[in-house]
Amino acid sequence: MLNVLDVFSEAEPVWTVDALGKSLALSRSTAYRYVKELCEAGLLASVGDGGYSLGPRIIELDRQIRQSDPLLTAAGEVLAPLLPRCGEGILFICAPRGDSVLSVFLAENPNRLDISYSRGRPMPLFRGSASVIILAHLPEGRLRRLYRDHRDAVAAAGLGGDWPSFRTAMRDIRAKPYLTGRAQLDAGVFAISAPVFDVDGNILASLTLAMPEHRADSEAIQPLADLVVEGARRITATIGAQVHARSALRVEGI
Amino acid sequence: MLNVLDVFSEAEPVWTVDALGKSLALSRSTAYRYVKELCEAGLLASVGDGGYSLGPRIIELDRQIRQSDPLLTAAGEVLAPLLPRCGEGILFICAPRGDSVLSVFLAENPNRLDISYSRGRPMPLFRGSASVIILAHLPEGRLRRLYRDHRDAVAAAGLGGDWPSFRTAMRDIRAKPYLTGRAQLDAGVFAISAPVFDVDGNILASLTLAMPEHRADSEAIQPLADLVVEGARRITATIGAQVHARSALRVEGI
DNA sequence: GCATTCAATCCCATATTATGGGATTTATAG
DNA sequence: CTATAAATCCCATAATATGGGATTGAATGC
Repeated sequence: MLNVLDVFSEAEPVWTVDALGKSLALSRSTAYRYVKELCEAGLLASVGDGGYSLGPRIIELDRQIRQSDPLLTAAGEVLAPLLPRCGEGILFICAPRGDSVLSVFLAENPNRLDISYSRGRPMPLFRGSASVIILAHLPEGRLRRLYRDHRDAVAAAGLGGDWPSFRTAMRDIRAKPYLTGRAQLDAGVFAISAPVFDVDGNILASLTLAMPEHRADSEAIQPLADLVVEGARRITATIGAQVHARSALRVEGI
Repeated sequence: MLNVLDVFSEAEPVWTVDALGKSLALSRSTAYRYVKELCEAGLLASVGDGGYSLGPRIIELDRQIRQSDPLLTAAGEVLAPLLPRCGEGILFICAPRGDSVLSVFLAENPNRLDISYSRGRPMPLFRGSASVIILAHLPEGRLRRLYRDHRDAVAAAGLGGDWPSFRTAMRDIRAKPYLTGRAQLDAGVFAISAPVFDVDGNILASLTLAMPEHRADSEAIQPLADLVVEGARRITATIGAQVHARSALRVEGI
């Protein structure tokens, strides 16, 4: 039933029940039942004339995430003091989402340069330092499945022509504290990314600083790379502290 | 299975599978199955140490709503030109969501006064002009069910001590083009609200202008009320035009 | 006022899946 | 090596979903 949400896109934000039933190979009564149930949950809403769109519950849940998600609250806390050292650069957090990566947090910076990042925007998994640093730290099994399913995209991104070389490329990236590269969504933008982990040591997200390419001369990069690595490390630590706080509450039966 | 999303709140953003299974009266294997499925859909995500939180798909869907939802795109178009006439007031849109109302859009206004409205914030259905104007325009059957389920809240809000007087109060509100009142979430704030309808004439949302109470003398209100009513009317018309555009495409088989 | 159309709900015979209690697996910590 | 926690798997049994069509309600056009 959750596939219903997948038919909605920026290009097609409004669907009739018949159209989405046809798209998902469902009978009319099943499609009506699913839409009714998703409307009751607030995930869809009627817009009149038999049309439905994504519903207000999504906006409400997104606000809950902004207000209280552990990763985002840690990021807000950690990144605000780092902004003054970033000039017109942008600090943002990306998280894995299925076979792609999503920007989930942007540090507020009134001086920021005007590029395409916005919260919620999906990005390819195999391009861009924000994505590839996450890819590199995925568990071996997940990496293998991604290679199997996307071997052409891996090759096109120059990450390896077969599994052994892809795997080696990923290992080499993991060996370094950060990854640099040109931003994929905008011309003339340079990015530095570092990984953020959960308390179990699994990759949770990446922290990236994006800045104009002309400012990225080799002398300027190192202090900024150190800032990104330190920021990612402190976000990881803040999340870890939250988890330990929750465990302590759990042990006490609260 | 969608009830799983309901256990998450700002107060408790992270849940273990056992805790949410207990909260929802589910067995451990059923709870694990639901969480696994919601993680695969991206609606939940693991945060390590057996904890789960709301997932990145919500952020992605919310961005789709911001970018392309008919109500929000119409609101953005219509409200931007009206802002200069609002001084430090805030223009925002609320939509019904179950038995409450949600702020779904705020017009960007750098001069705005600092009050509590933020996108995604739920509000009571029976208090505040933004909510009550929506309530008044709900279909009779829905109004009757809300009265049955919330008769105490209706009485406490001064909207009527029994069904006939509640119904009359709602009819009287419908007869006027707008509703005014003190904002419920902040002290010293005054609000003017008008209804937004879909193409079938059903209530879709409300448009509200919130401003400092001391600026709301009787001479200043009328032009601002006219602005709000006109803004709501034009949002309704813009949505209607979108629907007609979609119908035309549909007739052509596109 | 009637006929037509569209959106939405209801019905139910039949097919399919969900449930949960427990077993098992995997990883981590002591 | 043992214990624990998180997570997956198994399957007998119970419960629900499906879809094709009937029906309802509202709106539109003549």
